Amino acid sequence: MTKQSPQRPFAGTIDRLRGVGLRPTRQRLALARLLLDGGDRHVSAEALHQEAKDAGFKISLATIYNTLHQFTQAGLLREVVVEPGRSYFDTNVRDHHHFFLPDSGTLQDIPGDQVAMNVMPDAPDGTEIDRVDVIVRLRSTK
Amino acid sequence: MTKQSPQRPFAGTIDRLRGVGLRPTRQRLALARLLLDGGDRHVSAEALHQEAKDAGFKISLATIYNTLHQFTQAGLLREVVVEPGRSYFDTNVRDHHHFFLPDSGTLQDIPGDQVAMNVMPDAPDGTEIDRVDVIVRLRSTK
DNA sequence: ATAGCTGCAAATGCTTTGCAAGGCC
DNA sequence: GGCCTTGCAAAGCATTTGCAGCTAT
Repeated sequence: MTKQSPQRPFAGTIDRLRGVGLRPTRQRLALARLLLDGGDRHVSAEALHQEAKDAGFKISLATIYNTLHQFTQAGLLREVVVEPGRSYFDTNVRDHHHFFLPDSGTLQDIPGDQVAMNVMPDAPDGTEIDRVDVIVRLRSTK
Repeated sequence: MTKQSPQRPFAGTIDRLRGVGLRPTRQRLALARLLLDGGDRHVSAEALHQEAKDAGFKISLATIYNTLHQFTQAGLLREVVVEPGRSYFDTNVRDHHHFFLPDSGTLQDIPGDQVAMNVMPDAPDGTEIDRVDVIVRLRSTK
């Protein structure tokens, strides 16, 4: 539990949103608390929508999408694409990579030090490397 | 140009399809020739459909999708997902990775020896590594 | 002959958009 | 007050599916 000022509930979260230029509206606050307070998570828009409803927040799916993209642009989240038509948002924005388990459609962080590249490619002329995504696709051994 | 027997046009392609357990139908042959005869390519279903039409083949988009997936399952192609709702099929099934240029929505092979992982993660219990996808996202330096 | 394929059109699933109403500074 | 944000429903897009008719073996 993070300590809160009794005068300004969720002051930390509010300041964090302001800090990235987003107005701390009711919906953004709710999602920020669901996403950014806990540990590392991988959520789909649909799952987050469900979770918000379960938590008693009223919020439309369109707003979920808007907010997820705003958070991503602001650097609070990272988008991970694994399958066509299935995209996840990762609350862990540190440098790390992913396991993907097709059976459950689930994503899992790979501890940062467990993948390392010893040769990096040269970016083509006129471009530079924005980021490197590594997805290790697993298969169950049955 | 690959040499063909005058008695069995496209014999090589036909045998290749048979070899992976696919009946060499008119449509599969057409797509196989478009995809597998040339060099390395990254095609979307839509683009391939257009290309087939331009080449004078009649083939429905549904069949393009079916065929691309069948070829992928058979190991003749590899699917690469870069963005939600945008997936490419790569005719290069050798071990290699990709540059992605968001501006043009374009994919480009990274020469195999230009990316190497020196630490591989341990697969979680009950699973093994199927394959590793590395996507180097570029940004233009303007 | 028959199992497998294809084409069409409709259906699906996820995501985006347009716009009127509401909320934050 | 004014601008940003939200919600809803409709639209959009890529992809999949169901099924009747066709085709390779």
